[in-house]
Amino acid sequence: MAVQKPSVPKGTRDFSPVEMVKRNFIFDTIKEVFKRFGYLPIETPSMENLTTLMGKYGEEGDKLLFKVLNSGDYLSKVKSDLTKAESTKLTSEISEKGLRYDLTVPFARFVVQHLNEITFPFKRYQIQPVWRADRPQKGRYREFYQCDVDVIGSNSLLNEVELIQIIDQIFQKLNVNAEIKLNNRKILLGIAETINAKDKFIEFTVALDKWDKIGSEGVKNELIKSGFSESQIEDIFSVINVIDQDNKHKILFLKRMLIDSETGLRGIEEVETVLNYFETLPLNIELELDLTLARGLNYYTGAIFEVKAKDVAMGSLCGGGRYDDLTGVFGLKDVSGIGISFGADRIYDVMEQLNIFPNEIVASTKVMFVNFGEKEEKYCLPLLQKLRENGINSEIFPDSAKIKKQMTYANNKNIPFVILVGESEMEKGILTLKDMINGDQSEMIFEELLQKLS
RNA sequence: GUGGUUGUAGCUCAGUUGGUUAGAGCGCCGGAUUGUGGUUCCGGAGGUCGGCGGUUCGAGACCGCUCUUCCACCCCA
Repeated sequence: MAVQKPSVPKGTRDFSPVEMVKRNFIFDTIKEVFKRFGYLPIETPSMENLTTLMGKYGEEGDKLLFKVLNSGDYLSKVKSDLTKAESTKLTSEISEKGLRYDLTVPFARFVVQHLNEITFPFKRYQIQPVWRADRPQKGRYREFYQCDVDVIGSNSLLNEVELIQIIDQIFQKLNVNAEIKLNNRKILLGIAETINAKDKFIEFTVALDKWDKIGSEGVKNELIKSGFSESQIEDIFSVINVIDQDNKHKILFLKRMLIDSETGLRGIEEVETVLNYFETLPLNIELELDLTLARGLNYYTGAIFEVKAKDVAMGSLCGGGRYDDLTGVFGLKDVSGIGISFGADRIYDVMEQLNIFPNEIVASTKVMFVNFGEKEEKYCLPLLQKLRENGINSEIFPDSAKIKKQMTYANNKNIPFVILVGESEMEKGILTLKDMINGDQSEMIFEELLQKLS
């Protein structure tokens, strides 16, 4: 067989040790905050039954699902005429499993399936990869990690408040300058009602969502294409006119505009309640009511969120919202949930671009023993063990290679301290400690070393 | 999925209208310095020019297909 060039599939990546350390820094930070707010972890399989996945993400979403071919002689059970090109029909006959597309739908399935073991409200977090057969671009991968927090079985707006606090804390800890955009699907529904376009709600939200990308003319053209009338468009644009106002003015305006829409008014009230909590709660991150925020996922019914980096052009770093009936399709009615999802890979890309990963995280070893030979090894090993017992990450170079090579190794690995114990040190019962940052070298006994490093 | 774009050493990139043995910087390895890295000096290794096929006396360069990258649309973390 010809030698093949090693490669990974489109949109997937390997992660080097340095990259992993940085990625883990993000995961650990996120996890820490999730736990701080009382969320517990779960995991679900990479694969779900296609029946669980299909139809939850809209028509486009179905196309982006990675489907797993049935095992064995999968063609033998096919009833379709194979001479006809009917991919969609054939797919359902040769594939019954698919890779998960997000963590929210598997979570909904989990909740219904384990109903008897769960106490509500159920607060869970989940950090796992998801797969989408999308065309890759920067910040867009076919395999990427989502970090979800959801609470299901509670209607309280306190959950909305809590998720905003979680977003605030995570981005503060990561030192990423970001802003939260908040909206409410009920408000959007109210607007659609008021302008008599309830039947074109999806078209309306899709067009509106593009506002910051294609501008007013672009949105107008989209709306015309979708069949909106002049007067409807005019009404929609009166909403957009308050785009630069502060949150309070937007709410005032909406209250007047949506006076006849019960749903719309409820949406406004929800938003107002949430924002009011933050009158007295300090928030680091900017929280803006963005009336053009819509989000494509149609299972959202209340609050919707999106987080964007302020210093870097990148898709959203975090998104989510309230869904009133996601468990409905699995047979559990009237259970409301709300959740958000952090895109770890995008957060990584942003932090890498801004070069804001703390330097310390790359150094995992604190001190390295230079290896001088067999006799010295035997002398050092017990000392090494004591360091480790005291929680100090330490290693000894495995070969008695040239000192130069060993020092280079320590230097490249960002190890801040090196210990040299050769014949003369052994005789005197001391160690030579070298500080790799400033090059200083000093002799000391083991107890002093322990004190210095702990 | 539609349209476009990219690929040359481990990394970042040169490479003339198709013409001898494909270059640089950084990194890597070795030496100057046999107990000292990060600075300096000297030397060295490393390439199926993304892959397959074609045109040509001759292809890194031209053509076809394919894979990959990035971009726009779509959608989204």
